[in-house]
Amino acid sequence: MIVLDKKRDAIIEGAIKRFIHYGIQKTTMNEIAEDLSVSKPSLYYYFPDKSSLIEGVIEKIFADYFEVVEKDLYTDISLDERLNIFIEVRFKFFQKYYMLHLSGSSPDASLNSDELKAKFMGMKKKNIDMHVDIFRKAMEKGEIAALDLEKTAELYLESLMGITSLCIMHGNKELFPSKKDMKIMLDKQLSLSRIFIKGLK
Amino acid sequence: MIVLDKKRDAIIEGAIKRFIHYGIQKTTMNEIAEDLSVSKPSLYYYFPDKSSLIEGVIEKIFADYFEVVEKDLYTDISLDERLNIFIEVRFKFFQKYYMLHLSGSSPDASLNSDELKAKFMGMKKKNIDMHVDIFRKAMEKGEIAALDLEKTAELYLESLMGITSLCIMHGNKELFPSKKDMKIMLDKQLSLSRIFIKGLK
DNA sequence: CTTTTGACCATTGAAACAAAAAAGTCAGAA
DNA sequence: TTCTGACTTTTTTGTTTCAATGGTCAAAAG
Repeated sequence: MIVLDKKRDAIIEGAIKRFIHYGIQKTTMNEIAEDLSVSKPSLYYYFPDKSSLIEGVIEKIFADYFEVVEKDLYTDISLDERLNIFIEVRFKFFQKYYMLHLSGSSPDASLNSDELKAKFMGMKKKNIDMHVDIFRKAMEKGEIAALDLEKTAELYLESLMGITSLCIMHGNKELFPSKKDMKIMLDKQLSLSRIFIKGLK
Repeated sequence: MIVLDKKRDAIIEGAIKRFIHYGIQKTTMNEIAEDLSVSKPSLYYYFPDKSSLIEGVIEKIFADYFEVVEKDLYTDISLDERLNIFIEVRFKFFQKYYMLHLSGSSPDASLNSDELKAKFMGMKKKNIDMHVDIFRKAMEKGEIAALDLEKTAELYLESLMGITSLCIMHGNKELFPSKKDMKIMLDKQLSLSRIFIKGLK
């Protein structure tokens, strides 16, 4: 069973490599198989279909994300600092996995099945919940005023995501946003976050 | 000359009626002509091409928008109140002209020519400038702290626009966002605006 | 019994082309 | 100066074709 999981993980990592470079739609199961020097049916032995593989990929990426952010979750820093760190972590993931289009509210067009959408929404929910906890602790510490935690956390994340969304749309000339646009986006998110948090005091 | 302008305006209004219902792309010059009981070459007598007509339409709509918001511009109300009014005015325009997709950072796909994009960006710039003025006055009154007006006004509008953008993407099931989603979007914008302005104090 | 494969099928998606519709033009009438 | 019917050119749309891709299966390998 452990070996089986290892192979599963190897396939997922191989898929991620392709996805990062060519995107989900432009990556074929054959290519993933060839990269790993196995036959296509082998892939289908571990994953019933392409959707399941994509699901595994999403799980992996979000697991990595949560691992990174939860590491800093219990350090004693100010709310502002903590959220700045989170914004920068998300920014790194955004850049790395840009071709998977996991950032917008609506995920990649490849995420067509209901299961995938549900998985994706589940991950987003977990992220909101984490921010609710962060805001709760900040509230208990008196860093921010009493408020509707759920609603506020959602609005906070959505406002940041909105900036990302506009950034992507704006630079619709190229396939990939320029480093410059990326930097501008990050700065805007940091500025907005600072103002937003100040507005909660 | 006045008669000529009158006909021009009539054509623009006829075009707007079609655009509101079917969108820019699905409206043909023939249909606009037929609605007005004139021939197509008559349209081309007043507008060299379809882009010019669209340009006229955009000018008209934004002229209406600025007329409405500038009316309240010199009343003596709080920054919060003023911005809430503006959000609701923009919301009404967003609903009314939804099919023209004039809301996002990137306008409708129909706005393909460089002139149209320039015109559209010019309108957006004027809106930012107006908000810069509003923020300046608020700053002079001591309603908000000293800050980079241009940058702040842009960030403010962009964060609101981001909410709109996500709202549109989210409800990609239907052609038109539901009244419910619209209401949620409006509420989010009002909440975000309140927090944002408080964060500027 | 678990894992892997070559050969196969069914569907999707892109390329090429034809048909339709739209944008845009022009000589000439009102 | 303003407008039109008839026309040309360009774009969009529909269709056919065919290769590429997702997915299956019986049988082999370990």
